[in-house]
Amino acid sequence: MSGNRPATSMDVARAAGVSQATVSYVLNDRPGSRISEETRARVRDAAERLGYVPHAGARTLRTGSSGLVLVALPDVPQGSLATGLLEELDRKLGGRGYTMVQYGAREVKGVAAAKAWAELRPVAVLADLARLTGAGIEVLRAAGVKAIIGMGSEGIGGIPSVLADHEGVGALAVRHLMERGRTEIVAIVPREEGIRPMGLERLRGARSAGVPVRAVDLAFDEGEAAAFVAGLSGGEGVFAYNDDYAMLLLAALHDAGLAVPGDVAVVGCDDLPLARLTRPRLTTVRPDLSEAPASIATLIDRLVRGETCGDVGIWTLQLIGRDST
Amino acid sequence: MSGNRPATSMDVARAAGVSQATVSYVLNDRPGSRISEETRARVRDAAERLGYVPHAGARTLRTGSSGLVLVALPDVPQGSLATGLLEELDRKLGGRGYTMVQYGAREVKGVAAAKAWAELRPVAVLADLARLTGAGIEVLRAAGVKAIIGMGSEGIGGIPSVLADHEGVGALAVRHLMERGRTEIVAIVPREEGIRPMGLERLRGARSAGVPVRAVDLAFDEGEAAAFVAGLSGGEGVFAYNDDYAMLLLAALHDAGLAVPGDVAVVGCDDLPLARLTRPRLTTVRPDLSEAPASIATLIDRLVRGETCGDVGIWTLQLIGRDST
DNA sequence: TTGTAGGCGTTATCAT
DNA sequence: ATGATAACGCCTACAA
Repeated sequence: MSGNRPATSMDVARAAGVSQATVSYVLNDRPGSRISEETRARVRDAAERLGYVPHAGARTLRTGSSGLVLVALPDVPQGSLATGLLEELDRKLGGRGYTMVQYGAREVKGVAAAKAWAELRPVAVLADLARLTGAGIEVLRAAGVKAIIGMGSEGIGGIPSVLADHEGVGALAVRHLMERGRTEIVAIVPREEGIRPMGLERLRGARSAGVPVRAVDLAFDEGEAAAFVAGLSGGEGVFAYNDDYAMLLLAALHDAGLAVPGDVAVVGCDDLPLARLTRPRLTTVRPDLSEAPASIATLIDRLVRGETCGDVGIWTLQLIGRDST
Repeated sequence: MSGNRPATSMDVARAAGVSQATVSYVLNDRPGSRISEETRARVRDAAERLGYVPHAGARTLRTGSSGLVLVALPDVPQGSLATGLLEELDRKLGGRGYTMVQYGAREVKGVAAAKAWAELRPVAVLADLARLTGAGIEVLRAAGVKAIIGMGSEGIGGIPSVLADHEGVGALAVRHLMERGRTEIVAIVPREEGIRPMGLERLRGARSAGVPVRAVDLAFDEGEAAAFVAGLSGGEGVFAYNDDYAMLLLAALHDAGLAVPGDVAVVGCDDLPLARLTRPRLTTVRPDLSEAPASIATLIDRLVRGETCGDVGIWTLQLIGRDST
């Protein structure tokens, strides 16, 4: 019962006593309902009994198209936000007949990664912009990938992108600090490789608000945070890049005996569930990703159909004022 | 330059002025190096120029085996721990010639999910045990999947599993609380659907330590936490299921004016970076997953080769004593 | 040293 | 209403 090779549609045909073509007709129920209900039942029954499952590779070969959507996102953050987005995107794509699959980060970027993806002949590739190069895109194009989409914050020429407005985060946070009467603004820029670019964009946004902003590089480390806090004179408003860094600062401020928001105001970003547990409660910029899955699914669908599309935003931002400012 | 269909090995052959078989020989460099270095160069050059990438589906069809390893994990937790594990597993599998791919949670479980996975004719499936049913396993078997592996905490008959020792977590936490002189022990059981089963196992482990343990159902909600804390008489030792719940309790205890560990001791699990930032610092059970990727890769490899294997543990546990106990 | 040919599982066209 | 048959892209035993 186990060592056999997988059942083919030919096996099903034999078991049902019909031709193999009939099996194909029944199982994909082709429009022309020229097959008797009784035959259909026999075929379906045989398929069930044999545990027949169509061979995606063979179908791809024959039809010229795998319904595969390849998602190659960075391994770095993967917060619950991104996880939820992907889950919903998967659902949406499934509803439209696609199969979404996530490809790991082994082949880091560029042409090597593109070749690995291209082997699967996906109909769409959704990749972190940092992993796409011009040459890589060319490889995907040549492999017949209809929809090549970048994800990140700065679009790249030639392909539509799903963009996160990191500058908006910085701008919103700083504007809020100003409204709360802070004039001395500090923006944290994380030193971690994977997220530093976003930190720089949030910084740029912070500086667009019209007041001088002091940028501070910081690793996610209690020692560094303590040193940073020790240099504070009091009265500053700090945009901490995200909730994680904000929590790091909150702890350091607590240890140093500085009051929040009395001495220092802190704003994070992400509205993490854990960040609501800080005392004082953390003010944060909440990215609303609820529209993203539908937008992305539609974008993919359009591109696969050969239409041309522009970039699409991934979130809308909202400042959640709590006690830390 | 763009509307064409993907280049085939036949195209490469024509461009290089050789037969299609020669292309195949060169690109896979077959042992018998019976092809002149000059021809090889011509072939490789042509392949490069045309942007040729082999068609995984066609190769699978011909060779009878895709090197695909399908990972179908729950969408629920996906902490940085699991993310890191998968990344490393991907690397390990890549080194052995497999292609690892993560399949979303759309088809929730059972036969439907198994059929969706089986279409891709993976050589191995690594799935959350909650998503595998006997019938589903049968479908995968019938589709020729060589390695069917469950991930979870309680093995299921017939397939090897990668097991997490949740009982060990509970036992270790409670033993620590006892050592710290706590006699009244409370174990939190999360009410969230996806993680509740693990909560129950950790509870069972907690009860194996030989002292009475009061179980408390709790949603991840500040209101519920406050109500729970209000009912505490002081002196309890609480095993909070994980660091998230521990942080929830820490906040509630703080709000209620109870001292930690003076009035109540708290132990979490996971050793989250964010949980190190609480004041007092959180005592936690740290799961060490560093050996897991290698173990799993080896397990897959063995099964694919037809050897039979038993279960494998996913982690070793260590209690990290900090200030909350 | 290189070319020829067959077949993997599907779908779809064309006869019957 | 159903059954042959060809083709998709690739690998490989065998022939030249």
